[in-house]
Amino acid sequence: MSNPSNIPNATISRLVTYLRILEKLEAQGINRTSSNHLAEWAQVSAFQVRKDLAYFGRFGTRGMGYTVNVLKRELRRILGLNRPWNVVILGMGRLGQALANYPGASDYEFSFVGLFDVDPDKVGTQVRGMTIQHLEGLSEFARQQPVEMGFLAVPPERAQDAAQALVDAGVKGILNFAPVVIQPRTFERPGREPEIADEWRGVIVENVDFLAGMKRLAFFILNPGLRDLDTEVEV
Amino acid sequence: MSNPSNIPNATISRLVTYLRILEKLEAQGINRTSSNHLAEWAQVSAFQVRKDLAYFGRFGTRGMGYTVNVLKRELRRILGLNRPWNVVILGMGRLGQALANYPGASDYEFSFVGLFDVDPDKVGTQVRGMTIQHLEGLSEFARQQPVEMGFLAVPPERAQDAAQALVDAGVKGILNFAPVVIQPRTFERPGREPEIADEWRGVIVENVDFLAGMKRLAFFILNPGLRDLDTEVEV
DNA sequence: GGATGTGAAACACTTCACAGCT
DNA sequence: AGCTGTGAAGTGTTTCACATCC
Repeated sequence: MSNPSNIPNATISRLVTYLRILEKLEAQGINRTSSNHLAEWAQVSAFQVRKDLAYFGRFGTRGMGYTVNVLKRELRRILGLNRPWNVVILGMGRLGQALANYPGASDYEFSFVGLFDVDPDKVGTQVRGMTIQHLEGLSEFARQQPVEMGFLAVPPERAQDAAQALVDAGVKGILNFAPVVIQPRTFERPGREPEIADEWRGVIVENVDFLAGMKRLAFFILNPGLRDLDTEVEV
Repeated sequence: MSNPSNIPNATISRLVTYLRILEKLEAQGINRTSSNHLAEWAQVSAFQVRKDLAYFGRFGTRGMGYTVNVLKRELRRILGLNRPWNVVILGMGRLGQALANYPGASDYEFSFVGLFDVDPDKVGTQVRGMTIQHLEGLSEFARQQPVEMGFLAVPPERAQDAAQALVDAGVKGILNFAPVVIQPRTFERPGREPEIADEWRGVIVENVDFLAGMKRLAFFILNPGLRDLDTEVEV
């Protein structure tokens, strides 16, 4: 099963969690672990841990468990964290600045290579040693170096256009912080189904929406029993 | 089916999205809509929209669709957004400050009633007209007024203790921004299964983890076809 | 006619039980 | 004996088709 074909979405979220745990264990000098151990820290079942890993290969030793070091390396490889990723941030308000400065964000070969905004008061100023550029310069910027990911930290009413700018610049992954559903551009040929525009093919959008998170919390507080104590949800 | 009993988790996330769309439609002066219409904006199927709503009642008129105004009001009620929610923020670094100032965060009857940190340089300073208090004061603070939700914007190594402080103060919903799995306190009676401590019963934790979001993006960019173009995921 | 509401089918994900190594 | 890896069973979610009502 080393060649993934039909992997639950939630498995990927959990792999990220397992990796975080392995890094913590390694930092503590612990070098062996088990599905039970990981399950406890990740708050999932041990079955789940083993199944999740089984989608990608065999990383343990029966009767023994897993070597922290080995499993960590494998998970980094699987998640693609062993190669560099160039990231730009669109929208340098308070949130954009917090993201640019977030400790740990530049680990894992992620690097923020460009910061963009449209506000003339912000363009030209420095954040974390980088100069904020005008959004208009994005496409030229992207021609000079590959940009694989973009963060959308712009106001909601600008999010759709900013997303289009990212995709036009060749960005394949968007982390959207705006409380808006990003729409891929479509076009209709007469008599046919609407088609997704070429530049959007293969583009992934992940939403990070804490307003939505608050609202879900409100619901679950009012309706206890509809959810297990604590769940991993991608907001 | 007006009394919820077994509602998919993802349905709640989508209701939040539908509500956002309805508010936008209302702001545009549009007063009627349909499951098709909502589905398009939310990037889900029309079946899904109708099924999601059906868990809670009947809000439309056959042949006619939905009245924006009515459906909006119903969704607000269902999600519990028609009543006040007192929220505290723990950790007033860049992220905490961005959250406290986020436009739209104080809509919907959510109000930030207290800001807490442990850093002596921060305690006593003002953010958005409020004085940052020391975390030690939280339990006393919570005795003086109800606190239903707490945001965890502290460094990862402090997140577990800060979560415990929130729960000890009676908070029932935690929005966790730290890249850590929060563990409910458990205790073991000899010979029995570990039990969850009383103060954690009914507590909901939602995670908002943009680092995890980045890592998932990396995976999905490297493995296209494992996910449909753009998905709603709780980070 | 047209769009909702909903049981039933299809699909996806998780849990389980146990075979298989060490 | 102990813990992983995995087919199979069980559960949950989405899709579908269509009866229903305005």
